[in-house]
Amino acid sequence: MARDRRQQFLEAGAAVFAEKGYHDARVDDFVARVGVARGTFYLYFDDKRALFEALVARFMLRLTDAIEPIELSDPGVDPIAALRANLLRVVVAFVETPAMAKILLSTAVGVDPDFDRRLLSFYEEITALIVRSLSQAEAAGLVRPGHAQIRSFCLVGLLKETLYQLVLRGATFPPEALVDTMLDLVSRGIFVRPGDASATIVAAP
Amino acid sequence: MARDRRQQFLEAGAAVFAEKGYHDARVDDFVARVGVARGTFYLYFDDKRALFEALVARFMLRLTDAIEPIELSDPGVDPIAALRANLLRVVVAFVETPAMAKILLSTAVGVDPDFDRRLLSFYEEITALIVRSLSQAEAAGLVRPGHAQIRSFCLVGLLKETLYQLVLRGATFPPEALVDTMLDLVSRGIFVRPGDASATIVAAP
Amino acid sequence: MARDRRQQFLEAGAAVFAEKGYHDARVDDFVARVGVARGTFYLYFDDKRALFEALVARFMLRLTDAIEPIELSDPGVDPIAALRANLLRVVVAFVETPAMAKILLSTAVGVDPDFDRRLLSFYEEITALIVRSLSQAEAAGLVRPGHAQIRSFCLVGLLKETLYQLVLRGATFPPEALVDTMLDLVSRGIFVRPGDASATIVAAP
Amino acid sequence: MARDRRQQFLEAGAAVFAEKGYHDARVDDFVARVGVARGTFYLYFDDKRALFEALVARFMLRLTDAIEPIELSDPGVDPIAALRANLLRVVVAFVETPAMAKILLSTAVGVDPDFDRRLLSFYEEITALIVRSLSQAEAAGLVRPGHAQIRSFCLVGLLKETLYQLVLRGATFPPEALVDTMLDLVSRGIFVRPGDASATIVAAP
DNA sequence: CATGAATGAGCCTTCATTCAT
DNA sequence: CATGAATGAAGGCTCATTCAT
Repeated sequence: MARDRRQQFLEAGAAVFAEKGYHDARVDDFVARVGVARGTFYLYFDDKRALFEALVARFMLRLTDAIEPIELSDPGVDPIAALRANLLRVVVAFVETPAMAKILLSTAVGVDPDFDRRLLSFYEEITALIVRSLSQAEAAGLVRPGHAQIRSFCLVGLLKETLYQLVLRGATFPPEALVDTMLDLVSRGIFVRPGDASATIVAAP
Repeated sequence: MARDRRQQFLEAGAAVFAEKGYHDARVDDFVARVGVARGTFYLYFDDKRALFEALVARFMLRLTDAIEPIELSDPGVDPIAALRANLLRVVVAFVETPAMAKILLSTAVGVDPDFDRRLLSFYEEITALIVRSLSQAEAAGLVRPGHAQIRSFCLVGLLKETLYQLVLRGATFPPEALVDTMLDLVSRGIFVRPGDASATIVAAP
Repeated sequence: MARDRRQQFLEAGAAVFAEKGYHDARVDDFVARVGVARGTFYLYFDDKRALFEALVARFMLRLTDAIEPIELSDPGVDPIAALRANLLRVVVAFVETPAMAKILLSTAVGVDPDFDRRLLSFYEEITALIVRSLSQAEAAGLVRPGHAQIRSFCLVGLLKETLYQLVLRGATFPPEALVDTMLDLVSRGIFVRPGDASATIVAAP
Repeated sequence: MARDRRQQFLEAGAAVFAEKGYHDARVDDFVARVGVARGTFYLYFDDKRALFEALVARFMLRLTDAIEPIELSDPGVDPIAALRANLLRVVVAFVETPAMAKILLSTAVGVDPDFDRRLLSFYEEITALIVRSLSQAEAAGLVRPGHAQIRSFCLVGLLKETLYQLVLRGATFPPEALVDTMLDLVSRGIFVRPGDASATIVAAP
C-alpha cells in the first residue's frame, strides 16, 4: 500500500492549497490527509514552499506540453485545426485537474514577489510564443495587422479568466464548445480569412 | 500638516501591499511610512484586513463609477463611442493608480477564500452587466449570436490580463491605442456591423 | 519599576547560561526569570545567540579594560607592581561575576565553530600583548630568554584554569593570595631578577 | 573489509565531533562517514551521547596511562627525567590524535552540566595526583613551600592551554622543545634546586 | 489623539530514535 | 546484522493586536 509517498503529498497538497490558499494551508493539513506524522512531510519536501513549487511546476509542464508548435510552412497541416487542437488540450488539462487550475489561476497569484516573478515568466514564455506566431502570420498576410504583444496579452487573459470562472463554478461544459466560442470571438479580429484553413495563431518558434 | 491620517494610511497601504503582497505586508510598514507609532494604526482601522478591504473597495467603486450605462434606445447616443469611452475611463483608472492596479489584479487574488469570494462577486457584477448588454443587443440584431456568459468572461479577462501586464512592466502607453487594439480584436467577433455606430457592449442595466 | 529590560535579560541570561550551558538554555528560561512573556525577549535581542554574544562581549570588554599597559620606559613606575595590579583586576573581575566566569571559561567553549573562532581571537589579542611585552623585556635584559609565544599560552592557561576551578568550587579566597601564588610559580622562570622592580610581563604595546 | 564497525564509528565520531562540536554533530554524519544506514549506528551505541562518552573515556584512559607514578624513594630513579618523560608522553598523545585533543579540550567543555562534572572529576584526579606529589616533595625539602592545590591548577591549565592552542593551529613542533619550555617556566618556581635530579612533580600515589 | 512596550497563540522545522522488514 | 521510512516531542521565532500611560 501507500503509493509513492511523494505522490500522495502532491495530491494532498493540490487539494489543500486549492481549498485554503497558500498561506492558510498548514503542513498539518497535508500530513493529516496522507495519514502520517508531521516529520514525514519533511522527508519528501524541504518545506511547504517546495511542495507548492513542485505542484505548480508539474502543472506548468503539463500545459507547455499541451501546446504543440504549428508548422505554417507545411502545406499538409491545417493551422486553424492545429490551433484549435492546442487550445483544446490546454482546456482539457485545466478541467481534468480543477484543483491545479484553481491553484495556478488564483492561489499562486500574489503568494509573494518571488513567486509572482516565476508566474510572470511562465506567461511570458507563452506570450512570446504567440507574439512570434502572430508576427510570422502577419508577414505572411494571414493575419490582420495589429499590435502583436497586446493581442497576446488579450488572448492569454481571455483564456485564463474563462477557465478560472468556469472551474470555480464547477461548471461542466464541453471543452469543444468553449474553445469554439472563444475562437468565434477573436478569429474575425485576427485572421484575414477567418474561415480559411491557412490562418493560425501558434506557429513554430 | 498631516493630511487626514486615514488617508495617509490608505496611501501607505497601497504602496506596501502592492510591493510586498498582502501576507508579507506588516503593520509596521504602514506606520513607518506614515511616521507614527504602531498603536495609531488601530485608531483608524480595526486591523490589517480592514485597511486592505477599504483600499480595494474604494478602487472597485472608482471602477464601477467609470462605467456609465449606455442607452441603446436613445438615438442621440453613439453607443460604440460610449462603449469606447467606458473602456477608456477604466483603463485610465488603472494606469493612474498602478499600485491599486497591482493590488486588485494580483495582491488581492488568493488572499484567502473569503476575499476570493468578494472579488468574484465584484467581477460577477460586471460580467452580469455585460451579459445583459450582449443579450439585449443580440435581440436587437446588433450583435452576432453567441454564448453571452462566456463572451463576458473573455472580455473581462482580456482587459484584466492586458492591464496587469502593462502596469507590471510600468509600460507607458496611450490608453486610446490600447482600447482600440482591444476593440479591434473583438469587434468583428461581436458586432454584426463592427463599423456601425448602432452596436455596443455595455447597455443600460 | 522594571529596571532596563535589556539589563534584566542580561542578568537572567548570565544565570541561566551558567547553570545549564548554552544549548540547554531555553528562551523560556530567560523570560520566566524576568517575568515577562516570550515575545518580549525578541524586543531586546534578535535571538538566543544574540543575548549570549552580548553577554560575552560585555565581559570581554571588562577584562580588556582591566589590563592597563605598563610603561617599561617610565622610571617612576614599578612594573612588577603594575603587573600584579593588572592580574588582580582580572582576578577580581572573575570572582565578582562568577556566572560570567563560568560562561567565558566553560559555557562559551565548543558552542559552535563560529563562536570558537571569536573566543580564539579574544585570547589571541591577550596572547599577542603578552608576547610583545615579553619580547621587549627580554631585549631589555629583564627577562630570561625563552619562547615568548609558548610562554604566553602557558601564562594564559595557568590563569584560566585556576580561575575556572576556583569559581566552579565557589571557593572564596583572597585574590591577592591567588595572584601571589601564581606569580611565585613563574616569576623565577621568567624574570632575570624576580624580586627586582624593573621586570614586568605586560608592557605598553 | 569493514574493520570492526564499532571502531569505524569511533573514528568517524572523532572526526565529526572535532569538526562540528557536540551539538552540531548529527548521527547522519557518523553513518555517512562509515557508509551504512542510520539504524546501524544504534546497533553499536545506545545513542549519540554514548559514542561521545566512549570516545572521551578512551582518550582519558590513554592519558592516565601515559602518566607513570614516580618513586621518590627509589634512589635509582631520576625523578626530573621521569617527570619529563611523563609530560612528553602526554604531549605525544595529544599531537598524535589532534581530533581527540580538540574534543577533550574544547568540544567536551560546556556540553552540559553532566558532562562538565565528568570532565571535572577527570582533572580532579590528575590534580590530586600532583597535589600529593608536591606535598610529599615539599615535605622532603625538594620543593619550595607553596599552595599545592593552586599550583596544581596552574600546571594543568598551562599544559591544557598550550596544547589546545598548538593543536588548533595545526602547529607542528617538537614535543621535547615544548616540554622543556614549559618546565623552564615553572621549575625555578617549584623546585628548591631546579637543576637537581632529586626534584619531581609527579610522585607515586 | 498618540504612544510603544508587552503579549502569546500559533506554526514551522529539526533530528535523535525506533522498528518492521 | 542491516536497513531507512516513519515518528513526534520540542523549541525557536513572528507579528497582529492590546492597553496603560
